[in-house]
Amino acid sequence: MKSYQQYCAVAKALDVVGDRWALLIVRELLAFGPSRYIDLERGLPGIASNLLVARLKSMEADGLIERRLAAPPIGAKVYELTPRGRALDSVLRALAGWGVPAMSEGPAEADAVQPQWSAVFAGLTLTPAPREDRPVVIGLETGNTSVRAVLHGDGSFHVARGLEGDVDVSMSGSALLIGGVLSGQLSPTEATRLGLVVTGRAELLEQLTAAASTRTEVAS
Amino acid sequence: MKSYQQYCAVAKALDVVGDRWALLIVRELLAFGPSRYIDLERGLPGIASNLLVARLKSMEADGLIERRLAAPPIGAKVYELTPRGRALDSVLRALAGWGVPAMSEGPAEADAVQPQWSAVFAGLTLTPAPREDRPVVIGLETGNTSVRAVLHGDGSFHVARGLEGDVDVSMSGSALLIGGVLSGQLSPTEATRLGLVVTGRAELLEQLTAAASTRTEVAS
DNA sequence: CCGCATCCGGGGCGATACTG
DNA sequence: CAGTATCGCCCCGGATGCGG
Repeated sequence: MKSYQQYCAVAKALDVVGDRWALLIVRELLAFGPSRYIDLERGLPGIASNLLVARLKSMEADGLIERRLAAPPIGAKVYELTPRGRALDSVLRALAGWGVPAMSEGPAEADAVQPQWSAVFAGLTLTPAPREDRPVVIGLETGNTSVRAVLHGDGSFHVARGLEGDVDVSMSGSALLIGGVLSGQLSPTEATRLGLVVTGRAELLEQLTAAASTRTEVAS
Repeated sequence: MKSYQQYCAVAKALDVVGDRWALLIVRELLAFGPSRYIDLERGLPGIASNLLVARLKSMEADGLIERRLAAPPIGAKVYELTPRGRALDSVLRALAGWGVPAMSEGPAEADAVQPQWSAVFAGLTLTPAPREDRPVVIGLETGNTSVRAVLHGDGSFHVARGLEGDVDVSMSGSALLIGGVLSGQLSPTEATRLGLVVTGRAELLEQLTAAASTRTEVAS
């Protein structure tokens, strides 16, 4: 991206991450952690392959990401955020918070829907996790794909593909309902009445989102 | 901007403010409040006039800004943020915070420098203002332009052009030094030793930035 | 001077095809 | 799977023009 050539913190930030797709690549890496090329491509429907490569190269040159080989026996090339790249989570949180009102009417006809995009709210509004001695795992299913969002006690979180392993509670249904619950705008009971299917420790979900809605009120 | 067509809060936000120059226009309007076309143009060196007009139109269509006629006897057309547009301040704060490290080496040869860009730190790190019954006014001078940053007790702030009226304390010198002090990375005394000229109630500046540096430590 | 509108060259972007 | 190559197109940048 051409520099704005302004000695301003906002302009300098946009010089680096103002390019199209750049912040969405960071979104994927923040959610899933180290990712292979194909996984990034799948998480960014609509991106052209040359653009994805170009962004990854410039982001590496800017010190936001690193290419690494995953530990054996995987051995695949993976892209990973540096601490500097991970520091963009505050920017993504702010953008996500601001973008929520634009989602109130549900996905448009042509919109792609992937559950990890709703999972970012888990780190946005649900943290910190309640007093549990192990991380809370929330399963998310929309359409044919499913992920699990893992909330740690310190407020951090990450997302993993599939539903293998222990899942404390899981939600299945439209992205609008799941996103509504995770963003604290819709109570789990209300969402259930509207068609959301909750399995597992439903009371855990109530606790997490109860804290979330008070938070949102305070913030606004 | 072409929509990402992803049902994701971040993508929806970028659909609206992901265009080049868009967030920098918001920066100017957040700093100065309602502004005329020519003032926006001056605060955005490098922007082409057709682009500025195009952005203003699409931002108006998206409900971020409104065109109004300033109160008589001025009567000039001004652009003003709506509440929805003002809500982008959290995004700009996050971007500014992330962009600070990119400014540590001072402005590049070709970089434009305008004091209001350093003033955004006043709202970023200096709030809330200390116990004063009236707003604190800080004068800022870099090169040939000067502004005053007005900090209100509730944490809000705005910037006005010129140095007319009462100024509690003012700083004059390089943008690197002024920005360093306002962002809490440099103490006023240290900056003075490096060439910053402080006039007026210097002790007020000490108080404000002392609070700022503890804040930054907490945040990081 | 202010507030745009119009034109035109260059590059970023999007889609597809292709390859080790 | 992980990219590279190519080719329109449209956005962007810079300039000029023009009514109020």
